[in-house]
Amino acid sequence: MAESQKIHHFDVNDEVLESLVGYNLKRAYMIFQSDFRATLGETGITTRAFSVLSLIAQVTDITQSEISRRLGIERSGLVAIVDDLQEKGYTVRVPVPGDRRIQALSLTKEGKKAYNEAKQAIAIHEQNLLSDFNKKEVKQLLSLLKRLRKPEDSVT
Amino acid sequence: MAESQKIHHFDVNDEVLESLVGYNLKRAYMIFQSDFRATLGETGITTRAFSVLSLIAQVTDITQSEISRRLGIERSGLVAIVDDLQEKGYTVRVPVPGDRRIQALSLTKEGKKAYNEAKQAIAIHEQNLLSDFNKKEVKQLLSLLKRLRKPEDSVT
DNA sequence: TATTGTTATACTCTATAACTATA
DNA sequence: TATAGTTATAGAGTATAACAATA
Repeated sequence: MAESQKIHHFDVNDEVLESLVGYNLKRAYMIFQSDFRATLGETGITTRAFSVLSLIAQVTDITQSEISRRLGIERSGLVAIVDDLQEKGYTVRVPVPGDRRIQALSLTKEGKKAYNEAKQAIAIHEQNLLSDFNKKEVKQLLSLLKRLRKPEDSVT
Repeated sequence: MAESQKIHHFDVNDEVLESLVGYNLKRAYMIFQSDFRATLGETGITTRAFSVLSLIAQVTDITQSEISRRLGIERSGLVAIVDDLQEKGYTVRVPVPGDRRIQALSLTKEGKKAYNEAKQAIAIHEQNLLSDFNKKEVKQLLSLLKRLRKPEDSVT
């Protein structure tokens, strides 16, 4: 039994699954996701929390609804993320004069620090996972992945 | 407020996130995942169930542990999937003479039919999502995604 | 009427540890 | 000791519907 396992190589796998973009996207995504957790797990920053943190860092005074649209996360799901970031002291909700429904999100000093540290850790994590890729290949991969998104974005 | 939303285009988004392979993998994966659900949702076949079904179809008498290794799914998580497939009448667990720990999985007639139908539906779903890609580009994308997996596979 | 933020709920997927029976 | 299947549990992430306040 143990013998037969060692005989099986990567290329012996199910050809149907291996030919599906969806399946290969998932496998690749899982590797990045688990390595991301191993990298930022101790900080308590999840993938979603980082993406929200990053968006607030780039677009000051952004609202939750706007984040929801840009990241493709439901508004309802955002509440817990922002609550958590606020508990950690990384972000604050500031009332906006003129529209009392919304609150502008911005980073605290600690939030900026945490974001920059996370950003650096992620850069290293991506470098590790992409060590076999040259710059051109990474660019190509990013380009192809973005094109997969385009149809959906244009619908919005 | 509504004005400012319409002004924002794809390329105005967070450059930090957009430059990350992990983030772009996730966004692309989510599109495939949700379209997959819309396609196979009524049948009750999830992405994971299909991958298990497919593996059993290719490798007759495969065990749960072997599926676990090949698909990168935990053994514990497999139990519920196989239980569900069995409830639907798609698969059966057959005792293996010589090793009473394991049970070989195989498809029933209904399982084969369900698998083939699902396979066709998925082919259309992939064609739709990849309508802007030519054959060479799909091949390139698959190749890049598989290379992202390779380091992990070789460790095993 | 539409939008913002929110609550509640359920479901999928994942991760971990531990157990049993077998080898 | 190691492996196969299993149970239990917890945590992310997602999806949906509904609500109050505000526009």
